Parts: sequence; structure tokens; C-alpha cells
Amino acid sequence: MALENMETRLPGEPYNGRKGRSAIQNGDEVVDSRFDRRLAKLLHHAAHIFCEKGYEGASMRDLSRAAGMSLAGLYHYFDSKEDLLYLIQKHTFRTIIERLQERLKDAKGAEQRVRIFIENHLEYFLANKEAMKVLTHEDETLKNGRGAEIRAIKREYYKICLDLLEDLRREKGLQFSGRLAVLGLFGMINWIYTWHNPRVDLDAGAMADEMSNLFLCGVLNPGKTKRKIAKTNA
Amino acid sequence: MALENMETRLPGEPYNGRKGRSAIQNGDEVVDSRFDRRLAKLLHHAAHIFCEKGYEGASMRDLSRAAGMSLAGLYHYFDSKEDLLYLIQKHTFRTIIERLQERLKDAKGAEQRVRIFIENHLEYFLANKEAMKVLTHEDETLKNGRGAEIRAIKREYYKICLDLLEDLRREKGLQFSGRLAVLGLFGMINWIYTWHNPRVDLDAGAMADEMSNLFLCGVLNPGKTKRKIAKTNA
DNA sequence: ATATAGTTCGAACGAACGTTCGGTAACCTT
DNA sequence: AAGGTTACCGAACGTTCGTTCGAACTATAT
Repeated sequence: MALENMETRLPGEPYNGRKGRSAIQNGDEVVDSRFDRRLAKLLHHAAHIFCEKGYEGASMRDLSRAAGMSLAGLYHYFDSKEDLLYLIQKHTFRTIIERLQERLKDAKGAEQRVRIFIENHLEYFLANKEAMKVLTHEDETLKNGRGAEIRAIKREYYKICLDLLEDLRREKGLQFSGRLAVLGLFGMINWIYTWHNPRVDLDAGAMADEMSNLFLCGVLNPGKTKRKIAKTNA
Repeated sequence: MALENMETRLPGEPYNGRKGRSAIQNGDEVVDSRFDRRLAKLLHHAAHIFCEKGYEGASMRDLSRAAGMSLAGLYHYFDSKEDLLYLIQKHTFRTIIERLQERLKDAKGAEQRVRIFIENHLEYFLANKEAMKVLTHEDETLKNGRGAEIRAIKREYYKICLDLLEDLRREKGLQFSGRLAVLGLFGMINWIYTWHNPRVDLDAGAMADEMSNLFLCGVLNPGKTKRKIAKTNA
């Protein structure tokens, strides 16, 4: 509860606080430097390794092998292994929220908005399975400052979903526990990383439809959907 | 795919294949020896540690501290850290399936049987949160023989649930994907370990009711329940 | 060409890891 | 009381871990 471990990096500090000149303001446009592009690739490799072996089970030597870079060289791009996980989680979470808000802008009707939430989540989820697994599977790994920051983003995302569901409840005059509904829904869609197989399962759009119907109507009143045609594969 | 790593212990071998004399056949009754009782306590402590720090993050020294036993002494009761995880997962899984089959014996009606599945899972889940978190969170950790055995039990459990749901579908003439329904349901109820707080959330019975209604009826047609009165706490 | 900043590396550090070994104490049977 | 099995421990083994340090290489700007 009291001051446990001081962080060497301020929690608000962006990707490249210390070294390399990162995103340079160039006129009106933000341009990625060499440093940023290399870091992004490292984060991608790291997500792959963390996904495969878990954060604790993965070693920096595994990453150096996967990235084709020396062990010491890695530390030019981040402060520590913990920082690496933090960067992956933060970027992933921020991106999914950003895309969601973009899509929600021009959407009317509470049910439609809930469906958009689910579709956005699943689409990003299935397109970035490794990073999303790291985000959900390692969600208690980070401690102190970095952990608190990620947990705050998570609460923000939770709150967005809760508000959507309570709008739906109000609009249709329903009765259900918002908390239970949100967490039940999150369970359904976050659990997917444990079983989804692109060769046998549906694609993101179709899966979003099915999950939405299951969540909204249950199994006893299936498929009252007026949705686009979903392509089935394999 | 080929012979990767030979296991020192045969996969079928029970708890105490090598050392100590375990469960002695005594007349008609099976009696736990000192060895078995001590091992059970160690498994409990280990589940606590694995739950808290994750399998890879937890050290045998952590366990020896928690169990009040020397590091070397632990190895009198199991072969390795991996074996320890295997024993926890196997015992937890076997117990939950055993209880389920007991309860399903005298249950009629497909819907009622699905509700029993959910209630059994949640009840055991919330009464053994730590072991169940280890079971679900570390479900890809074990490799080779031990991993294959646990995965086989998992498939068995999956199959039971799938059959229940397909009975329901047949009985009520519904249309839904069995696979998606099972995995959606598992997602809902397994995800609970990430958020359930006994001080603010419902108890197992009430939660099972809510989850059953959510799964069966969705949020749009809530609570068509003819269930026993659920006690609400705090 | 020279200076400066940005990148990369080999080698090594101390700490922590899972496991083993030989021995000692406790227990049970006779 | 003796003998044999079971339970437990201190100390150490060899390995791997995350991280650091100083030097070397490369690109850019003057």
C-alpha cells in the first residue's frame, strides 16, 4: 500500500523517453524514426515469444534469437523485460480503444452499438492474436506503476462496455446486472484465444455475429439477426 | 510429433507410484496414509503459490517457505516441479468431473441438466478458486506425456458439455453451433477467476442462476427462471 | 575528412533457478 | 532393544536468468 518500489521510469513517459529521437514533429505530420520502426518490430517479436512461452517462461535470449539481434543490443530500445511487456500491453490496449471510438462515432441504436463493440473486439483480437493473448493472459504480471497504468486503461475499456449495455437496458426496458453482463461478455470473447483455430472456425465478422446473438438472445432464442452475409470458410 | 522427450514417470501412474505406501486397501475402505495427507497439503500450498505468481514465476523455494518444509524435503513427495503442476491439475479436473456425474444421475430435462452443469462448475470453481485458476491459466504449460493426459481429461469434460447442449438443441428444436455454444459458455464461467470478488459478487448458487439465464436467454430475454430462491450477500 | 550521435556487440556480473546427494532423525514392526 | 523403512534437511551442483559495461561499428552533419 505504501511506497513499495520506485520505478525508474515515470509511468506517463511515452515509448522512447530517454534514448533515440523518436517521433519527430515534421510540419503537421508525425514521422516514425528508424528507432520507432525497429522498436515496433521488436515489440512484435516479443509478443510472439511471450505468447508462446508466457512472460516468465520467455527469456531475453529467446527474444534476441527471434529478433536476430544480440542480447545486449535489445536494451538500446527499452529499459527492461518488464518495460517490454508494458509497451506491448499499452500499445495493444490503446489501439483497440482508439478503433472502437472511431467506429462508435457514426452508430445509432443501443443494440447496434453493442454489436459494434463485439465486432471491433473480435476483429482486432483475431488479427492480433499474439498481442491480445499477452494482454489478457499476463494481465496480473505487471506490478506497481506500470501495472496500475495498464489496469486503468482496462477499467476505461470496461466502462465503455458497461455504458453501452446500460444504454441497451434503458432503451429496451430490460432487467439484468450490468456488471455480470459485461464480465460474461468479456469472458466469451477473451476466452477465444484458448481455442480459436482459423482453419476450422469462422472469421472475425461471422464470429462476432454468432457471439452477439448468443450474448443478446441466448441459445434458447437463437439468431434473430438482420446481418450481412457471413462468409464461411473450411 | 515423434518421440520428443521420454517421461520418467508413466502417464497412467497414480499419485505415489514410487515412494511411500499410499492408499492402502483396508477391508472395503481406502485409507489415506500419512504420505497422502501430507502430499494433499503440499498440493494445496503449491496451488496457492502457482495461483499467486504463476507456474513459471513461482520457485520451489517459495513453496518450501509456504509449506514450512526444506527445499530438498519437497522432493520426497513428487518428482519435479512439472509433476507438481500435473498432480494439481489432474486431481482438480478429476474431482470436478466426478461430482458432475454424480449430480447428473438424477436429473431430467435437457435444460435442467445444462443448469446443473453450470452450477456444478461454478460451485466447485468458487470453492477452489486457486486450484481452478491454476487449471485454466496454466493449461498450456505442461508438455509431452503429462500435458497430453490433462488435455485428454479436458476433452472429456468438453464432450460432456457438448452432449448436454446438443440434447437441449434436439429437445427444443433449436438451431445453434454446439462448438461455439460450449466455448462461449466455458469462456463465461472460466473467466470468472479474473474478476470475482466474494465481498461484492454473488455466491455460487446465485451466480450459476444468473450465468445460466444469460447463457440460455441472453440479455434481451432475461430471467425466465423457475429456480429456488437465491440468497444474496453483501 | 572530421566530429558527433546513434546502434550493435562480446563478455561478463551476481543472483536465482530446479534438482541431487549423503547423512540424520523419527517412526514402525518385531 | 534392534533393524529397517520413511521422512526430512543442509549444502552444494551446474545452468540459466536479467542486466551492465566498454568498446567498436555505422550513419549523419559539418
